[in-house]
Amino acid sequence: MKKANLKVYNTLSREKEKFVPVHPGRVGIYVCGPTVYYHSHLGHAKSYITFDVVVRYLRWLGYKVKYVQNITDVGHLLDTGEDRILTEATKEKLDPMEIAEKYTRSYFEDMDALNVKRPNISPHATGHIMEQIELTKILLDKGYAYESEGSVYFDISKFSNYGKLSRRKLEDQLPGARIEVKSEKKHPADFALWIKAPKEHLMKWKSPWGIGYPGWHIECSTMSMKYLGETLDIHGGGMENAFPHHECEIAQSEAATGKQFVKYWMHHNMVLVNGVKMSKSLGNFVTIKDALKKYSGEQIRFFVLTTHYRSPLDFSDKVLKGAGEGIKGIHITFKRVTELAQTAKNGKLDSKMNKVFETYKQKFIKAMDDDFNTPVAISVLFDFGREVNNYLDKNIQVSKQTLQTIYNFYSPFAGDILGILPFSKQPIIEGTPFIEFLIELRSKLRSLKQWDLADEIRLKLKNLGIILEDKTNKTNWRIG
RNA sequence: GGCGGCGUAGCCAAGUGGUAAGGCAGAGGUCUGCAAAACCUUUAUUCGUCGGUUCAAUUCCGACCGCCGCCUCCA
Repeated sequence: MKKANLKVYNTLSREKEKFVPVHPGRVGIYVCGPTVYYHSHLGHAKSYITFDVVVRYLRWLGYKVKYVQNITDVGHLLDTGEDRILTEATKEKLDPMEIAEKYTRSYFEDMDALNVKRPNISPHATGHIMEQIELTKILLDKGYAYESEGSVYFDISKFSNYGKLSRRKLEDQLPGARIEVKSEKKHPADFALWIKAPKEHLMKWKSPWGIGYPGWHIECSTMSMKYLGETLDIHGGGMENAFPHHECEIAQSEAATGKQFVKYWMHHNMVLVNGVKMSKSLGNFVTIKDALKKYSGEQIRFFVLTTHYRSPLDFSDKVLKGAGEGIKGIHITFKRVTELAQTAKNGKLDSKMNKVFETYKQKFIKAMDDDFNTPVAISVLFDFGREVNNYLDKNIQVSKQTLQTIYNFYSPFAGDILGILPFSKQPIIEGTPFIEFLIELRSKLRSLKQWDLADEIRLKLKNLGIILEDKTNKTNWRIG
């Protein structure tokens, strides 16, 4: 266990707090997962990359982390009154569960492409209907809920702490600001724990209150507490979910257990596209799969991490291109180090380089300790890279030990924690022998000072996406 | 109407009560046959606007302007 100086911004207190988990050395974290009714979009990318780095850093610090992220495969209502999964099922002429399965796979595919590590547990809402019914029963027994026309609602008036996360007062809200209030509720803000299913509803289950399906908020309370205990260390999600979703989770959970539900609430900001909210109706909805057609996984991941998680992220071609140039610089330096290491000889570790290593290591940790400040952590990577290049430019014979030390910076920090070292499957260049033949030929032309022909070869290769770099004794090539 | 986030160079983006990290783009230079890569130099007297507190504010307070989110579901 490393010395922990981590501070986490807690939405509950609106302050950065020292991170102290409930059980020493162990962290239980729950993050709101996707509703699997369509391909994931850039908003999901920001969310899951954010918490992926949180988990990776906690693990690097030495915590044993249990990361739980739900898969919402029970559809919830659209403003049209339709259910998202059902709508898509009808459109694609598939069973709702086929839709859920299809997009669950799509989701994991996308996360893999972005180097997001899988959660330890990905519980499905439909697999925990019994538990959700049980929790609803407990709330009814304790008097926090009431049944009305086949549905069960949480009685907000019984839970005095309602609003403590979002700091909203019920009387300030505009009931029915955007949707008509159901008359079967005692108070407009009462929310459903169990909903009576209309006849045509496809996803429905038996319950003590008749045929129906669970309310939106109850699955998170149920599954998080089932796998992480009654008090979670961290609960993460998007800011747009702080109210009402997270507020309702707190109400349900704390009413049922009498204990604090979550110690640290973490909320990330939104994704914009060219400064505008991303939405299907505006036609600027970008799926991760679409983005991956234009940009590498590394590039997207790097781009997400160059902005702090609590700041909005504005996606545009211009900025993605810039991010691509930035990550390229880091990769080239890293490659330079690993290539040199292959032929380097044993020797002493250069104390100067070791000092550089220590200095930047401390800076990196300091940045991450400050509420996971990845933009600063990345800037440390750039500063370190400059030191490394400078050093490598000035020293011809660098020992294996020194190069190993440099590697020991990149590997845990850029690699294990930020996850931005090269990870995509590199395309297999079938023409490698031909490329190398051309380079050999070009070298001969160069030794004969036949610059025009040599340059023509270089230009043609460049047009094919192969960049040549002439070094003192040899020519290196890479995919540009 | 209420709750919350944001506004820093051409673009992206950190940050702090004591005088503005880093990246991309641009300019100049070193290296190179020329490139590429790398390195060096350079690019905000200024941090939405107007007031206030202070010896000192971009950083604290107040007002205002603008953008975004939430008060149905949405990462």
